[in-house]
Amino acid sequence: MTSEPLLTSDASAAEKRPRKSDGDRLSKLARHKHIVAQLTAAPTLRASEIAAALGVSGETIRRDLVELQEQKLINRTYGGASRPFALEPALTDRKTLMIAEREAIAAAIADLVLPNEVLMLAAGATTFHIARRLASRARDITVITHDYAIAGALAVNSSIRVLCCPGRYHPTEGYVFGTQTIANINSYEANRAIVSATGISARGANDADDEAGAIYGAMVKRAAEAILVADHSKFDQRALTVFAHWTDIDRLVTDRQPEGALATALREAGTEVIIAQP
Amino acid sequence: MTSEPLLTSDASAAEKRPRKSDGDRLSKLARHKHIVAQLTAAPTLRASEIAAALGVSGETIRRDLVELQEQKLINRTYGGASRPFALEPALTDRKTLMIAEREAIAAAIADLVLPNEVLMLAAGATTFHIARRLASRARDITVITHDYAIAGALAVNSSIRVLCCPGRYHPTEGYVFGTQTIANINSYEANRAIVSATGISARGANDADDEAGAIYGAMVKRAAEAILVADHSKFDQRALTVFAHWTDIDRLVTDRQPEGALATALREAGTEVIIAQP
DNA sequence: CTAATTATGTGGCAAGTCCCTCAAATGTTG
DNA sequence: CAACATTTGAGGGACTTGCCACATAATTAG
Repeated sequence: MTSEPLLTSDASAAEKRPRKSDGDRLSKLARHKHIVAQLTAAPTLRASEIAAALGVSGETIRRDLVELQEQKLINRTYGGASRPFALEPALTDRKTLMIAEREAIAAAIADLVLPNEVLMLAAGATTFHIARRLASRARDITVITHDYAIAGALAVNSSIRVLCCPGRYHPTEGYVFGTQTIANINSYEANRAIVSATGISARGANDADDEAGAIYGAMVKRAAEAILVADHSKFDQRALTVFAHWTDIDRLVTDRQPEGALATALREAGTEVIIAQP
Repeated sequence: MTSEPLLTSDASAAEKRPRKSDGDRLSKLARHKHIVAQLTAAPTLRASEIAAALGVSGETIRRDLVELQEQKLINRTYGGASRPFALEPALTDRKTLMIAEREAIAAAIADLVLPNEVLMLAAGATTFHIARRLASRARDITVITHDYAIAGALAVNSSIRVLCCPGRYHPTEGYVFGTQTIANINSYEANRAIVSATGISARGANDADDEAGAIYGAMVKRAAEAILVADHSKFDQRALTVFAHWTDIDRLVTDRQPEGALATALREAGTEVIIAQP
């Protein structure tokens, strides 16, 4: 058992004489990384707070902020820093690419959902748009998700019950994953699962992250109806792990008619293709 | 097929029009809209610049910012405003009150934590500060939490493993709660639980939310050592549910010496009191 | 119409921030 | 070891911000 309070001693005792054995002090690079990282969790920071947290002087932090601003890694404010556009929580590509297509897909999905349904909604760029759309349209539904951005987006509608999965938190993606997540998903029954993918091919839907793929696969198997959303940029893309074959997918919602082997595979598996017009 | 849009909560219908021939200056509402609109284009604004641009005094803009912040339409910074952060509910309140006290408490907690420990960290204003502090100080620890702001703050440190609890997502507070959350907490063993409270009194620690209290109580019972954090504004406050008695709490970390019945109860229960100096 | 309420500006004061310079500590190189 | 560059902290002065009390203008209510 540990019982060494060491109570105050934070920034008062060993401050005057920094010695080389003071392992607590961070290097400049470490401070910079820390500041940038903190900005993914908080919208703004104050220089004085950073200085207190890192145990360095405000002047040092201010100099750090100048450098970070020159590198466009932060946005300076009077008294601190704020997040630059680029570092919005993992929404970088989501906001810039295929917005119209994804919005159209999201609208089509929202039309499918009926009151009192139970949905599983996986992490992803398009599914985040779906969550926003559902938040403004849907009523009295239950959504099971492992993505916290989606949970937050849905929660603005108080008639939506949002159930979050347990698991290990993925720092850059903002969702949980792992065996606990899978087990939790398997404990539910849902009307529909809505999942995205890194790519879709004749073999089925694939993802670049095996942990994410495992979650998508579990959702697909667990729901009465499995819906895959993918804009046309995903056509014939192949990534690490194939998490579902077309026979497991009931509907594909996309923005353009598939062709070639992909179209053949969809037809043979009996997957309904819904084209959402932007 | 259900087409029930009807729920567009965009709230731009009612345009209040004060019967006045406003030819010279903008109304308060117009200023507010201007500020919010500007924030969609720029990440941050400075109050002094807004004041100059709109031809009003800085004090007026500052009052505007206070109102807009209360409506969660902006995020205040020192000297101005930044874009609102929908994913992090109620973060603004946490940053404004008792900062020095909470930072001191957070620093004291960070000194207690050793590498390779397993912590349970509950939702709360002070515990959020603790998470930020741990993210910059701690190494190789595992943290179990039900609060997503805390998860995000911790995740910036890649040596911290963050495990999130399942449960129902609380829209305004940003944490999960419910029977799933409790069951998940009970499935772990932890070295320490760090919980906050709405208030502390001679009877013990209480919370205004019974669901949150149930989680705090479960964490306290589950960990080898239970630590309660509470600044002095919590002294002798009483709220809905008492979730832990002092005999269950091993340490109280606060910023001021308790007095009267509270001090007596702490002494009789053998709870160690750690005073963190701001 | 007058009175009450609200909105806005002004001035003062404490605190915070910025930027500059200088000095000490640290790291690097020959 | 010595010389040099880099990093950091401290101090001071100028400026900015936040907050308060109070006065004034504008709007609403009676």
